[in-house]
Amino acid sequence: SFTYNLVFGSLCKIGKIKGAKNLYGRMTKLGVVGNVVSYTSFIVALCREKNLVEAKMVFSEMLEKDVSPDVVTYNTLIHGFCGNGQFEDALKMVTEMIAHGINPDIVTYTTVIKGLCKERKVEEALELLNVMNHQGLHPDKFTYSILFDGLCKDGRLDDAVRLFNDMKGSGFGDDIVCYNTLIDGFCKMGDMEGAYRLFEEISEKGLERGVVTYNTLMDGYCKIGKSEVARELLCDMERCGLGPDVVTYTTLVCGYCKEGNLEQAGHLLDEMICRGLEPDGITYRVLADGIRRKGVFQEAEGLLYHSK
RNA sequence: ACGUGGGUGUA
Repeated sequence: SFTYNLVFGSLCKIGKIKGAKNLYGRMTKLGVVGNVVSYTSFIVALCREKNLVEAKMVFSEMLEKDVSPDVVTYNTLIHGFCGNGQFEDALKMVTEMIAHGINPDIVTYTTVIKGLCKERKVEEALELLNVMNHQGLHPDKFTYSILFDGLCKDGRLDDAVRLFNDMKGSGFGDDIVCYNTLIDGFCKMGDMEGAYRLFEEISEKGLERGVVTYNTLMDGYCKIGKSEVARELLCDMERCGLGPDVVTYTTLVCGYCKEGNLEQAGHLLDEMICRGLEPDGITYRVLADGIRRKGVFQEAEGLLYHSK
């Protein structure tokens, strides 16, 4: 049984959902009962596939077998429902966990806050922040980054910055994801000065910029027609020992396409392939779109052929 | 022993 749980958990974790389902069936037949952890891992895997129906079934089965779900199990389902646009079901799970005497923790609150942001109910998300504070549960870097993102995407960059100052005051404020989120907020507003200020602040704080940091800033420059500046940032990131990824190149390709510079776009596509980076569907869509806009269909064949 | 939440590219 110990071994079953271990193997089962591993299968779920590495996304071998088919194998996990298989083993689950065999375990059921043999009467081997999983523990909370393996059940939860299974539910995580199902939620990742957006298979909330089966996730909920497995949840019911664990109840039938008297394996009590814990806060992690509930959080997993709540997250799954939120990510699948089933916010109401997520809330039902919250009610249910409370009814079973399991207290929502910081992850529960943060997950629901994210769900609310996704529903464009940022104001309610902020209210929930208040509620959790009242419960003595204090927001962490996850909670903050989610709220920054929600506020920025709702056009409330100023409020995000205010909240960032609160965060700094409470001793956090040194999280790279929070910086990236806010940099994106500034970029999306076209405020590259603000974005760059935060970009510099990262180093001042002794934090390390990541690939996402660069990608975000680069996209900001591309969006205002300064792809050349973005390209210089690519050199900069490499000097810092950061390897560009598909997103980096797609961002640049997109920038040049928007400027109508298909030559540079094509050159960057070559470059990324030469470096062993695989263009994905988005890369090709960006290119196809850029080419279509220019009306050079012959080039499409050339570029696509070349990239094979 | 093992399981849950955050950021970047395409209209």
